[in-house]
Amino acid sequence: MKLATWNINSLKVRLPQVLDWLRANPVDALCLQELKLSDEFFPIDAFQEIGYTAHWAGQKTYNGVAIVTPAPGTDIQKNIPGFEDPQQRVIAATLGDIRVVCAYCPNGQSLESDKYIYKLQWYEALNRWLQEELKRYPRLAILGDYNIAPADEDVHDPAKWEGDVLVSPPERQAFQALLSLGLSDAFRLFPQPEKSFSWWDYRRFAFRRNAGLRIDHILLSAPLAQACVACEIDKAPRGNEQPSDHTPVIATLAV
DNA sequence: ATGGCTTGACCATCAAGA
Repeated sequence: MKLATWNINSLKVRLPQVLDWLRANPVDALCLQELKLSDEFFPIDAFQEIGYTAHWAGQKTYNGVAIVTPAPGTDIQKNIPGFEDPQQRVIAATLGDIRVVCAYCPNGQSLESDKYIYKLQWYEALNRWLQEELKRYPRLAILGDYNIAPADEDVHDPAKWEGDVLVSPPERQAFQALLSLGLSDAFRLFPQPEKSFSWWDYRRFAFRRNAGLRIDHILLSAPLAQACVACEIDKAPRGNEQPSDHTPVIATLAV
């Protein structure tokens, strides 16, 4: 089984690239973030033409998430239960006996911003919900854009980023609190090349300089972590014409 | 020290991303 996540920064612009990628990389679930379109514009027909279906929670202009999968899931959940939020950042579906959660975690903007408060509150709500969800679904994967680089090795220039949003200690604690629920960072289950990143700024030739961050992650509950045989970042789409600033992360499970 | 792209909204700049 293969699970993948990709922040595509506008599904309208990136649809051809997503379809190409799926043809080259068949997966059991592709979690997409930053659709940037309302529900009625989700291109379900295009996915069906290549043998997939999807569940989505769209929003005009901002946010929006989807799970693209060969067969429909069950128990579709949009948003974090009990956390009122007009921003569409979460969708979950059960595929077989595996609970798949797709998340677009808030960016936070800066440590002084109200959006930073929102980010930390959002993470608290996510944590509370996942605690319950793990009781119901021991086999759980949560994939997405976390907007947190968990450690200095996930940052191209830790000194330059120190104390900034995406790497600040409270954010890293929020990430660690998810791991404390019994989840594992699939990427770190295996030896990995140094300076592995999943996002590079569009500006200043950041991709060419490999000036990136690893902020897109796949977290696995214990039974799935034990079954995980590989986790890779696919840098290829970042070299496309009109690329997303993020690139896919893929986990392979022996289930 | 600042902003450096890209997208969407809407047609001229601006918010937001990270």
